[in-house]
Order: sequence, then C-alpha cells, then structure tokens
Amino acid sequence: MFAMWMSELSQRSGLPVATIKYYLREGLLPPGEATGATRSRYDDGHVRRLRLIRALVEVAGMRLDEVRDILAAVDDPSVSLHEALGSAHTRLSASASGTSARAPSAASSRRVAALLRRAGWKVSTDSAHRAALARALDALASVDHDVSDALLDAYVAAMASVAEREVAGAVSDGERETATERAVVGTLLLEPVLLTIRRMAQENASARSLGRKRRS
Amino acid sequence: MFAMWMSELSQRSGLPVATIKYYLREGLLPPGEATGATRSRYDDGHVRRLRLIRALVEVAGMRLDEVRDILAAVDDPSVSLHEALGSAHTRLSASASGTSARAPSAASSRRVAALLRRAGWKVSTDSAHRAALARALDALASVDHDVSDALLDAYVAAMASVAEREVAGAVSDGERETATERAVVGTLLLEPVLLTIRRMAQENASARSLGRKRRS
DNA sequence: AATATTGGACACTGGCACTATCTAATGTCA
DNA sequence: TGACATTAGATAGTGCCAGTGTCCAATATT
Repeated sequence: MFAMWMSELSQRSGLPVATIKYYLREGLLPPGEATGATRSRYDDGHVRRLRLIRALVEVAGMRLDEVRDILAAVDDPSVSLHEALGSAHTRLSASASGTSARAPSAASSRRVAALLRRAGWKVSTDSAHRAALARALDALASVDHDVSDALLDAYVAAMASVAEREVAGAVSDGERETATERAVVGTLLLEPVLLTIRRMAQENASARSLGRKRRS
Repeated sequence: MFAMWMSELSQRSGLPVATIKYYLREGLLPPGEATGATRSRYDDGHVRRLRLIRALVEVAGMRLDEVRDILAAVDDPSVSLHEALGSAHTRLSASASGTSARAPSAASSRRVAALLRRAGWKVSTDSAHRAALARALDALASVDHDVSDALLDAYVAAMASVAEREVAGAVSDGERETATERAVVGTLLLEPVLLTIRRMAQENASARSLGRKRRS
C-alpha cells in the first residue's frame, strides 16, 4: 500500500488535480484518509481506480454517471452485477442523450423471447438486455434492414462459444482485484476489442470479395 | 417519390421542424427542391435519411459529426466505405471527447499484427482498426487485465464465422437502398445487437455457474 | 517566519445538440 | 383580393456534460 499525497496521485494517474477533485466530488473516487483539515493520504488503490475510470470513459465510451453506478456496484456486493451492467447498458440503446427510452414493440420482444428459447439461455424476464435487444431490432426495422433469424442465431452461437472462454479467462491472473471488478472489466472493456475484430473481419471479407470481383 | 412540405416531413419523421432545419444546416440532410424563396419540396428519401440519422445516433451512439462523415461516404462513392467506417470507429477508442488519441504501444501493435497473421486476414496496414484494437489492449493492460491470445483467437474465430452470414444477408432484400448504405447499417446498427447478445450470453453463463455453486 | 500544498466551496468554460425567435417571402382559402 | 398560416434562412439562447480556474483558510515544509 503505497501512500501518497494529492500531487503524487495526480502524477501517477496522469490526471490534473482539478479533475481528481472533481471525481471525488462526484463520488467516483473514494476520499483519501484525512490526516488533518487540509491533507489526505491516498494509496495505489486510488491510482488503480482512476485508471479504471479513464478506461471506462475512453475505451468503453461511458458517461461519468454510468461509471459511478458501475463502481458503486463493484464496491457494494449487495448490488448484483447484472443489475449494474443492465443499467449501464441502457446507454447504447435509447436514452443515449435525453431521448426518452421508448418501449420496444411487442413483435420484437416476442422475437427476443423466441431467440432465447431457441438458445436455451436463462436470461431473467425483466433483464434490461431483453428490452435493449428488442429496441435495437426495432431500429433496424425502421431503416428497412430487418435482421434474419439466421443471423441472430449465428450471433448467439458465436457469443455462446466466446462466453465460455471469457469466464475461463476471468479467473486466470492473481487476485489483486475483486471478482466483480474483473467481471465488469471483462464485460465492458472487451466490447471494443470484440467490435474492432468484427470490423476487421468485415474489412477482410469485403476486401476478399472485391478482390474476386475485380480480378482484371 | 412522395413529395411533401416541411411540416409533413416533420410529422412523418417524428422530429421537430427546428431539429430538421438544424440537420439541414449541418449538412446531415440534403436540401429539398426549392420551389421558391420560402418553400421546398421533400420526398420519402428525406424521411428515410432522417430515420437513418436517428438510428445512428440513438442505437449506435454516434455523434452528429460522425454521422455526417458516414452519410457523406454513403452518398459519395469516391470515398471508400472502409475509410468512412474507420473514421467513425475512432469514436470508440480514444478521442471520445477531446482526449488526444495517443498512439498505441509498440507491443500491442505487434500483437495485433501477429493476431491478423494467425487469422490470415487481409487488413490494410494503415487501417484505423489496427490502432483502435492496439489501444484497447493497452487500456486493458493499464487496469491489469491483460487479454490472452486464446481469447483473442476465439473472438477472431467467432467474428469470422459471423462475417460470412452478415455478408450473405447484405444482399437479401430489395434494392431500395444503395449497397453502401446497407453496408453501413449492417456494420453500425448491428453492433448493439451483437453486444447485447454477448451480455445475455454472459448473464446466462454466470447464472448457470452460480447455479452450480449455490446448489444447496 | 516564509513558502508551498491541500481540501473544500463555488464560479466559469467549451463542446454538443438542439430550441426559440425573428423577418421577409410566399402559399392558401374565403 | 385580402387575411392568415407556413416556410427558408439567419441568429441567438438553452440545458447538459465534463471538466477548469480561482479563492480561502488550514496546515506542512524549510
């Protein structure tokens, strides 16, 4: 447990003092141990927390209030991980920036239910994910791009095979972090990794098919 | 080609007139056909365009300037699809909100190159995706959550299998839209679908494993 | 004792995505 | 033909977010 003052915390985290104070005010960073009226000691846990905040904001594209919710769940074991992730998920589909999250259509909700039934997955009925997926399908439909069940099933199969390995990797390294924090990181920070690999797969596929077509 | 005035465009799209004017100003929506100094005719292409904009913003979480770049690429065939998607991708990793996109570490860049070599994928050397993936890996490392090659390979395998079906679905329906628009929609609007299914897979997996553990 | 740092409070900034107001020109209907 | 509504275009204002900056009084440090 490396102890340090504010200025060193700022240097180690690479963030301005003013920003760290702001995160303290917003409840994103727990206060240091006060050693008087004008001084507090911070430790490497604070450094780690700041790095996590920045990663969540910069890599996962989360807003600070979402980050706060996630971190609260990481710290408080009485909040279920899935509740926290569910609320964080709202971001991607709908209430992105004030848009009142309209309810998904009944048709899409039924499609999601059928999908989960085919997959044999156990996903709680009131999970935010169900609504999020249904709304995403509605959005696709609104631009005349209905998704086939075949593609959805392909996604399900792909994610099922990947989820196993993700769970396996989650217990690999040491135990410096809590299990919940590892789960959060594994869920949120790996999203851009998966998405980028998907785009590469598409670039590869389209380059390949264009290559075939354009053979002079 | 349904022709209409501004008020009807507003009603059909569900957006306030002021917002539509704003999109016109910002170059997100092409101007209508002017029939005088104070009147223009719009058609259902404008309605479709507005729906696409809202879907990109609400579902894919894009900013308006990114949407503009994407739409410019959709309209102007001289801009390559991959360039447009590459620039849109920058969002997810780094310059999310002003943070100057620092360069990825050499180690991560090498890892990405090795990954692509193993996969046998053809991804252009200066593709934004390479840097994006390397930066995402750096972020993971910064929170002590290094990703195993095994997991990355699993992602590659999963996305390779999925990309085929995506390309197959891209030519299904009619030809009301341009090929580029379909590709954009297929890439961007399906991301939340994939991500949500991944979270469901994790919820299912964790519920299952907790169930095993907690068997009283 | 002189100087530097800090916690805490508060005000201010810049970017984004709208929203509102205004004007002059133009449709529309009685 | 005249009263009324609508619209393009220009400009200004709003609310939210994520910081930044400034001040002050209370310590540390030298």
